[in-house]
Amino acid sequence: MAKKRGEKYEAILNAATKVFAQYGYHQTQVTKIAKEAQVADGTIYLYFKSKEDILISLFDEKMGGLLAAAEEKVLEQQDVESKLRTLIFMQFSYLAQDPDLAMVIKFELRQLELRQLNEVTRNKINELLRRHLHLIDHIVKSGIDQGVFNPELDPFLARYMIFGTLDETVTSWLMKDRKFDLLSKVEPLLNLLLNGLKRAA
Amino acid sequence: MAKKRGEKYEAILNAATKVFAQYGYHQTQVTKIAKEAQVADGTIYLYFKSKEDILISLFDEKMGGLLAAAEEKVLEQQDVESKLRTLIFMQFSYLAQDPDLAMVIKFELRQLELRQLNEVTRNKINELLRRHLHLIDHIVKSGIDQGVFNPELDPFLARYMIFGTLDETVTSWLMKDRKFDLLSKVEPLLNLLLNGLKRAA
DNA sequence: TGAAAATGAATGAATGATCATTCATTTTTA
DNA sequence: TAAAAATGAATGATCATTCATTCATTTTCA
Repeated sequence: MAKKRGEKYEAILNAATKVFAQYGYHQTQVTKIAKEAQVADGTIYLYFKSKEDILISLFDEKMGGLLAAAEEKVLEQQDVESKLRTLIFMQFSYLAQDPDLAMVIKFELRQLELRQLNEVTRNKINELLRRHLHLIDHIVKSGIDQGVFNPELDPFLARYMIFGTLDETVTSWLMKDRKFDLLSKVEPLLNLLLNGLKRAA
Repeated sequence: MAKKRGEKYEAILNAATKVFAQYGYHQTQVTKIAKEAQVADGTIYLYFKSKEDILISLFDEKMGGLLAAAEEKVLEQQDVESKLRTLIFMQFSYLAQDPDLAMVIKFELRQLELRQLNEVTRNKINELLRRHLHLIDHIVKSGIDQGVFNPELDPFLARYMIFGTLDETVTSWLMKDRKFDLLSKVEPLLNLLLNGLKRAA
């Protein structure tokens, strides 16, 4: 739980995103974050309770923003194709703009989910993940309700396919030093996924 | 690079798999592994160079075995459906038998890929991942060559979908304390993926 | 109104906890 | 009995966090 807000709070959070992305959480020393944020080591503790608190605050704020925006946009689409396109597009464009965040989400969020240390952390992380999955599930349900998706589709498998495919695409983009244009994959991926989700030929 | 083999080597490696799965690599102390293996802390260093060496050896040996078997079986199938079914089946059954290994692969392998420290490690991890991806790519190519898959399919997107979907299914199984039967998902997932990969309706 | 006191933010070296690894010693083996 | 294997407390490195101190700003007082 962050202690205090302000200009340095933002500086520290942004610095942490960059340094966590570069070195990973476990190889990141607080002094690295402090240096990147141009504050003293001890200053970090005026704003955050601990190193882990920085990571949690980062997820809370930056993912919270992404999820809120995506929820709004997806829900206001009518047909399921637009919903799915919007989800993919927003996820990709947001992450393409902030590859450091993409990196941290990919490599640290799931770890934190599994290795949660206390109830507050647990609830925060679970809430973020739950919202993401609910959004996907909403799309799957819409697809079935609208008669577009295969009515015999197992919603869980659909979720795994959507989530997993997008996740792996972003991961590959990150691992290949972002050499391909993520946004150019929105439409082809949308088609590929829709193909699988629709009634069988 | 492991120093020495023997009974205690296996005991340590198996103990490490269990403890890494339970606590994660970073929250695992060497003393925990030693206790699980029923050896002294210092004995670990008679067999392995370092804590990280344990993890690398684990991947090398246990994933190496899985990949070798999968490569053999997939390659001996003729039609692309059987190839893909075999890949899914083997991956799921192997991991269902060794959930600890599944856990470590899911949560530590990709970290190691990104945070590789030296050339030997880099080559080992990259080799394992490369083989896995090559197997998937082989299936995709077969599908296209056999006229079953959409000829306009981007092989990379196909790879992301196959890899990502399977990976996410296993992850969800792990996170849900393995409450569902992974093997029962082989056929429905196969159909879902094939649906997406085939020519559009 | 200027000086002194109080306050809060920031600092960074010191501290203490942690833990991978070593190595002197003990035990086992052939 | 000598060599090899195993032991586990000690060691030293690492690093998150603390806290005595400094500094800048605001408030108070004469």
